[in-house]
Amino acid sequence: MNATHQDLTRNQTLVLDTLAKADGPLSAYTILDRLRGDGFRAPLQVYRALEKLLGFGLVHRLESLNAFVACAHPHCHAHGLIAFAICEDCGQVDEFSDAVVRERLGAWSAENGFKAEKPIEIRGHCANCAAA
Amino acid sequence: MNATHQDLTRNQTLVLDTLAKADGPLSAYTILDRLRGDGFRAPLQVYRALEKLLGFGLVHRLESLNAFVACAHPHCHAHGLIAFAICEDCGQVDEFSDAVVRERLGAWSAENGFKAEKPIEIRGHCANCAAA
DNA sequence: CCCGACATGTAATGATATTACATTGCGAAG
DNA sequence: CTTCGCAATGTAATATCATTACATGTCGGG
Ligand SMILES: [Zn+2]
Ligand SMILES: [Zn+2]
Ligand SMILES: [Zn+2]
Ligand SMILES: [Zn+2]
Repeated sequence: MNATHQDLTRNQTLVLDTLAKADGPLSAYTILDRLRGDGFRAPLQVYRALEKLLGFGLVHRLESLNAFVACAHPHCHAHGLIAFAICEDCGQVDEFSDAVVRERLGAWSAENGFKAEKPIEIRGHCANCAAA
Repeated sequence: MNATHQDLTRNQTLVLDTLAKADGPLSAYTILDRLRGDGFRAPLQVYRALEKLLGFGLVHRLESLNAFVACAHPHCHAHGLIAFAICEDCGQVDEFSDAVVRERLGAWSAENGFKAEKPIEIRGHCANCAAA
């Protein structure tokens, strides 16, 4: 489960590179379209690669967008609770990990017996778009 | 925009009642199926009613599930930041509003110029399912 | 009565994700 | 070397979620 980049298969590498080069989240079908030139023909090729990359922690899924992003901080938050601030205007995504949010959610969890396990997605407007 | 229950149209009432009677989130198509006996025939009838109910604050959309729930606390959190703890095992959803999480997210927002605007969805496991 | 606003009805299509099954590539066992 | 077994890959079909486009109904104000 601790795959380094060079353990990746061809399809996984292509998908990861596509996400890394993108300036924001991409849907699976957008990735597919960008990889047609590399022989991709069906959604499953993308979804299978994503499945592995998610397992490796190299990619995150943004469930509220039905889209995917390359991890902004690989190697550093493998086991922590992370969060994404998603701008609903421009689509910018900011991946972060805030200690106090984490701790407080931990406290709420303890009170309620709930165990948070996936990244949290916060939707709103970024500084630029809020100004406009 | 401050509709009371009796302002609702027939379709809106049917959809809201369906969600209120359900023991968890429902997809739009599940709602549609439950309302076939009441004359519903197309997804749009459901989506249009949901659109209004979301505007009235009587229903929330769980983006990570592509599903909808009746608001657990109508009248009380109209302007606050709310959150849902979603169990990935049993599908139970707990709607809450935690002051410290809210405040801390506000602080993070101020530092980063980001303005949170939609409910936060926290995915993990509830007490029951975590035990098993 | 006529009009405009809004709710509704219906069909078609788009977007996202999964299931099912066939094929290929490659290292380990024999 | 050959065969086996496994993981990755290829392809098609289908399931699930959501929107667009256009037609019709309903009701109150002028
Ligand atoms: Zn990350
Ligand atoms: Zn923005
Ligand atoms: Zn609510
Ligand atoms: Zn549970």
